[in-house]
Amino acid sequence: MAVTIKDVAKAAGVSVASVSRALNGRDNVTDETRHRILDAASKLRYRPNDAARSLITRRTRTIGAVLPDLHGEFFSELIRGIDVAARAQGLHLLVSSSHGDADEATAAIRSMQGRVDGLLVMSPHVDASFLHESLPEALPAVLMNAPPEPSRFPTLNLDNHGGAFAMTRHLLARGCRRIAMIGGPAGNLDADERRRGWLDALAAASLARDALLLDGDFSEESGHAAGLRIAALARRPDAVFAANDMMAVGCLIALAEHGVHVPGEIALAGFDDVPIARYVTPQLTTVRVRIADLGRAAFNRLVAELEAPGTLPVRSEVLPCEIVVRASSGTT
Amino acid sequence: MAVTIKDVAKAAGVSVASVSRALNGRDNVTDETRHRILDAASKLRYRPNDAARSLITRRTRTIGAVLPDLHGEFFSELIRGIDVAARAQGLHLLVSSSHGDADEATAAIRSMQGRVDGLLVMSPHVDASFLHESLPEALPAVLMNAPPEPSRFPTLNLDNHGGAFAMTRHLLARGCRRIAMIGGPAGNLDADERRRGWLDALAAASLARDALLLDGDFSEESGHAAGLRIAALARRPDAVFAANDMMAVGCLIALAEHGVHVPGEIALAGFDDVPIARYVTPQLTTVRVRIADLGRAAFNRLVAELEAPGTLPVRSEVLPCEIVVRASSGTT
DNA sequence: CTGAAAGCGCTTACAG
DNA sequence: CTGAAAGCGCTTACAG
Repeated sequence: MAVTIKDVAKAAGVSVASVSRALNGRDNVTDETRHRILDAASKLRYRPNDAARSLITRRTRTIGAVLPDLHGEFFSELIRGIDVAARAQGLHLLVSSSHGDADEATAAIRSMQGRVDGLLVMSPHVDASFLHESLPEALPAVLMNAPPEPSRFPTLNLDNHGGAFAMTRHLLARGCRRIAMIGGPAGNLDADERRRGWLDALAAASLARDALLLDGDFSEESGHAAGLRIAALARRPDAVFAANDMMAVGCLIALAEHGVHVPGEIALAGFDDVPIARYVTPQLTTVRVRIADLGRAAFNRLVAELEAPGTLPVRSEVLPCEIVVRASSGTT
Repeated sequence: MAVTIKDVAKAAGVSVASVSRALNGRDNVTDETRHRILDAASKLRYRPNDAARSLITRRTRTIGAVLPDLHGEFFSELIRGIDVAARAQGLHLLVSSSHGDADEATAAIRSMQGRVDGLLVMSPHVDASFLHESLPEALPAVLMNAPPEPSRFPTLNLDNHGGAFAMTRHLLARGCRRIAMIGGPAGNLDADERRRGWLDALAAASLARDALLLDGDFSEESGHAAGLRIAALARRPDAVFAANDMMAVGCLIALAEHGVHVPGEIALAGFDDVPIARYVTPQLTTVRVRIADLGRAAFNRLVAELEAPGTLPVRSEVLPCEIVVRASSGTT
């Protein structure tokens, strides 16, 4: 049915070996032969069969991305970053979500095995040890937002600690002294690091003793709940640093509902710089993370591994964050 | 190196044919043999080679999604919808963006050929005729947001016209008489249909004569520019209907900058119901489109085609929209 | 430089 | 029910 390498060979009056060589740009073909072959191929609209090629080359020219979710600004931006980099290399992108579940992540990894040359895995869980069991020894992989410690894989992380530290310093510089944090979900590395950054900055200012930490899970609702608790406090903090933007937004809404003025009575900051941060009133001070860069950097690290297997040091890289000061921590 | 079907056959003391049969759940294998084979396979951690399997079955168990972009709430939600449906069917998802460019879309389609069993293509351009040239005859495909007219492919569209019509009626019911529209990019089908819905509703109320249409391109900036023009108008409209939410948001900001009160002086509505719509002040009235449903419906249509090639009628379906009334068109 | 042949790892008629 | 064999469409030593 479909046109194969044999048809091209016949049409060009050469062997399939020559067709293969010509099409793959080998130099051991005469220009004249190559020309005749290319001609025949294009005339027949020949497309090499990828499965056959993969079977023999053991390459799929595809990389897989296993992410906790595919939804929301964060992942959307991450996928975009990976896609752009992949296109530039002529590689295909297979995506799958694990819904933050270790079993689903394992299943996704298993099902991608054999279909990809390498894997990009995001797993922001403290206990990511299952990754080392799930990931086949032979499959190159790069981890994102994963514990850098005991890894056979290169790991890329955002500088959560540095970003949170810098943001807390900003709030201190603005004059805040009682800086509460709304934390992220238990067992989430990003959340842990952000909390640590906040606490370290407070400690450096000798303000860590009565630091107020409120529970949260990265959802807007949990931020709203935390905001309600804060509004009800006899002695309120003078600043609230939420471990992500959506919680900051929820908190902002709760405070507004209770007539607590931001930033007049309480300064507010988030983390991520999602688009919504610029649209709430007042606009939200936050930590910007260049998510697409994270995707691109992880992809490039993986490609490097693919091109020179086992030659690069397995190390952990950290991508910087920057604080973005807006009205919610302004001096109004 | 890797363990193949031969190794399993050897370990189980049977032929590779039997292994293949047992693993593929054929019934012409004794329970005892099957058991022995499954045992050996799991003991050896056997994983069938997908390339070899594809080569002979001519199935990849993968579907491709070619979208204008992978970025932003809309596409993120769409990919999520497709991914969830694909997982349920045990199919893999290959993604690629075309950046709204016909050549890139063609390239993406070409490069996916042979790697996927079917294609989901979104191409909201009036001139989508290139699709019919790019898409191989033999490759099942479902189009989204594409002209339903002269298509050999099933097509799924949002009810842009119905949504815009309903929204305009809502604004009329609220008492607005001079309802301007900020239009979308030229040649974009969704934008065209929304404009048509607006105009038809005005015509039905005999208000189409001096209908004011302002240029826009779906970007927030273009909405802002339109807002500035509106603010400067001697005789302002009493309502503005933006062809998407981001333009409505841009317009809202421009009006606020010029002290024009929404909804007091001008009611405002958008289209899409992106998350930001709920966070601006006042919250934005808009048309909700269930994007994940669009992805899921398109996927299911494709799967139906894959399972029973050529038996389903090639028709165009339209997914309903609903209007969501919020403060920006409230009676304040 | 070119071709004949082997082989990648599967599946599936075809015999038995 | 089971196995030997052919074949899917490529690539790559190996000869010449």
